Amino acid sequence: MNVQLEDCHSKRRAILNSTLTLIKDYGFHGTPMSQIAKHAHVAAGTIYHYFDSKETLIVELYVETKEKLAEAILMNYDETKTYKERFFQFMINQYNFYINNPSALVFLEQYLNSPFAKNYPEKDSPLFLEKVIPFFVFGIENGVFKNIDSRLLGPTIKGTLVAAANFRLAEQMIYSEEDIIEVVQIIWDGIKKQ
Amino acid sequence: MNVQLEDCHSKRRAILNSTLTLIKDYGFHGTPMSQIAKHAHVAAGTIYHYFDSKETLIVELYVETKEKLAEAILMNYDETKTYKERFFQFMINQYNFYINNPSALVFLEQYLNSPFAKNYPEKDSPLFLEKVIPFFVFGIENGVFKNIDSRLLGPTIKGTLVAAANFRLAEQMIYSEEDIIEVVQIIWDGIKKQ
Amino acid sequence: MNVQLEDCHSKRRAILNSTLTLIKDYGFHGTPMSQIAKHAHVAAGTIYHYFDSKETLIVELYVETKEKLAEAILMNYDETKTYKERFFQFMINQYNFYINNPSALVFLEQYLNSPFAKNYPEKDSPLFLEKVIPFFVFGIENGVFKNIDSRLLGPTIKGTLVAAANFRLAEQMIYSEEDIIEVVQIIWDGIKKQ
Amino acid sequence: MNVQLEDCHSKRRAILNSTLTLIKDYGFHGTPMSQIAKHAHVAAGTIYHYFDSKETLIVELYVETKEKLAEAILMNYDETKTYKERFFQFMINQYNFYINNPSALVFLEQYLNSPFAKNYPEKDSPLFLEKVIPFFVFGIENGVFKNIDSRLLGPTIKGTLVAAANFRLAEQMIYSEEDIIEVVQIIWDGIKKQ
DNA sequence: AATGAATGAGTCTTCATTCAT
DNA sequence: GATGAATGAAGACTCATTCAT
Repeated sequence: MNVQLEDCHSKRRAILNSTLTLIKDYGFHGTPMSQIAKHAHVAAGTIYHYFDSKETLIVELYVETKEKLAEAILMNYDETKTYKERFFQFMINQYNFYINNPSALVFLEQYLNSPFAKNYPEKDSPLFLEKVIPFFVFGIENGVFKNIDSRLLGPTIKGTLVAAANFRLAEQMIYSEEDIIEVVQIIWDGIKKQ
Repeated sequence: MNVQLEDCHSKRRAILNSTLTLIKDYGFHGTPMSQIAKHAHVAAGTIYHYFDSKETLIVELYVETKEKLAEAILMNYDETKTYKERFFQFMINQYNFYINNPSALVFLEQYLNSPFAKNYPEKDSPLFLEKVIPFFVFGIENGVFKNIDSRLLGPTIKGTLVAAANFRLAEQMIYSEEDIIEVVQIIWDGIKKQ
Repeated sequence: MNVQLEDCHSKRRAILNSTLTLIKDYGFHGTPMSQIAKHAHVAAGTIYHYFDSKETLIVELYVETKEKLAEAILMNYDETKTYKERFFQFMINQYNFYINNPSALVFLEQYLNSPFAKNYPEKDSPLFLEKVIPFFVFGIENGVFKNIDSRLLGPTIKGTLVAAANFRLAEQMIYSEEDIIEVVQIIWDGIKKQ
Repeated sequence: MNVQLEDCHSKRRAILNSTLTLIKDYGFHGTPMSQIAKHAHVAAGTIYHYFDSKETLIVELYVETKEKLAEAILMNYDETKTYKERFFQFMINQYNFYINNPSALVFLEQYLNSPFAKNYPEKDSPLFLEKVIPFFVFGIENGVFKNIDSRLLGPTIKGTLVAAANFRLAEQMIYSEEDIIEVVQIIWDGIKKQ
């Protein structure tokens, strides 16, 4: 059954969720395993049934969170739309994901700026690598964007979106769809050819 | 004597420099005080003559590093130049600072994405707050930029520059002045009015 | 099983006993947690499962030791005896407790003359406060003793008994029941009415 | 000159006074040398011109404080008075010393119940050993007191007086001469022959 | 004599991890 | 699978003491 399937690793999920929540507020090293256990309502030892170590837990949390981000970005993907339209859809989806998952936003940023990212460069979301990145590479290779390296393009785009999401979250206000579009327009104006 | 003056807090400086260097590679909690002491060639206890705690050390390191960034950004400031020219100068200076101080770049990003930044929001570089931020605010208020909130503009600009600097550093190549200008152009195109 | 029950917190007891023994010889700050752990045959970290801190450990040790003193004092309590007879019983019991638990004697005195006693005035043995103190208060209020404040009476009585116990322990001799009674007689003669 | 003489070791006195004051509030191990230095307005290193170590400082402070106690006890000594009268004078003097020097009272009690007293049993006030103790020994040997060991008599007397002094200090009230005499009467009644 | 920066051994405490139940 | 008591290595920090000035 589906329920069965979802439930069969419910403790694993609880652990991951608790880790995400706690790291948002206290950071990696401010979040001891004992606290994760308590927050997830499991015994400390139980965490080690699902994860080899705290390091593993965090890296796996990163991969899964990034995967969810990729899924969100790819929502309502419509090949029939123009590249620009699909670009805007990607951006809006990403923005909305951050707004709806602030813990994920904080965690992802923290992770990417920590030694973890350098120590496990190969650990990343398959969906992101296989679907999201290539979309932008396509844009560059086909002359949609200025002729800049794709590895530069990505952070540029992300930097602005993340900044916007953080800002909106800090203000604790709900913004309209147009606000989001305005931000994406800034990005688009910066990178589009000509 | 000049030497005397420079030396007068040489241990404090050595501690700050060692902290910056080690945090770049190992992160906040991967850098024990004992290691900082060893790297700075001082006794562990000596650190506590200059800083109340590890937390204080890191926060003060942030403020001083940011201050240096502000100084670098403001270099060769020329009121007679156009706003756009000064904007480009700011950007190029900031970019060069990152390229010449990769540890600072990594540290600043790590700090801003850590719980520290949230716990000590008032701890920041006076020079940055009084000179750099107002320059951009001026641009917004005088219709140079799109009408976006200054707190959104800053991260947008920084995000792209940081991404570019990180990318160039990772490649371990030396780029020409034109490469830098190209990046700044992307930013400018995105945020300028019209 | 009884053994099971006694064992159920055997480590906690071992820690308390070791603390008492070591403090007797080396004082509070001459007794590091590591030494307590070693003496109790537990890991250093284990102490922190049972006590929040060294301070807590010492305060709880005080309360429990005082409780045992109170239990000892109240042994063979017989309401049908005269007040004077019960007073002598109390005194003899207390004296014997000190003789049989020299560590407790030294520890209690050290504690009461340390900043601990001032910092945690509310931490004390319930049994002592509810049964022992009221017995002496009764004596005062019913004209058995001179009309002195009960808070003055207690220390007076205790001072003499403690001095006697310390003296006997230092001599390392075994004294007869009459010796004890002689000391109690001194106290009684001093405080009884008339 | 006298002033010269008093002044010539003014720093030594300042250190001793500061130590006494701080230990009263924070205990031996709650009083670091650095704090003593600060309170005495001297450099940390200066303490080591006058005392070999912290341990030495405390032991010397004990001897000097006890010496002052002995001087106070012996004030207005009048050989022509009866033994009982001189006994009462001794007691009242001691009591007054405690009331006027609460720091000394706390310090002396703390010291005597610490490992110091056991580690340096030979370190004590000469005046106390040569004048005060013999006075009480005389009383025992000449049948004034009950036939108890002098080493038991001393603590008995002291215990009551100290308790009374502590009690009065805690109440922060000023008591009349008669109150003091009442306490001494309790002691006297307890130990006098018959 | 006096200073106070510097030292580093030693302390309390935390926390990732293990393992018997 | 699940538990949580127990572990002990490692960390932040303190503080008595020294010594160049």
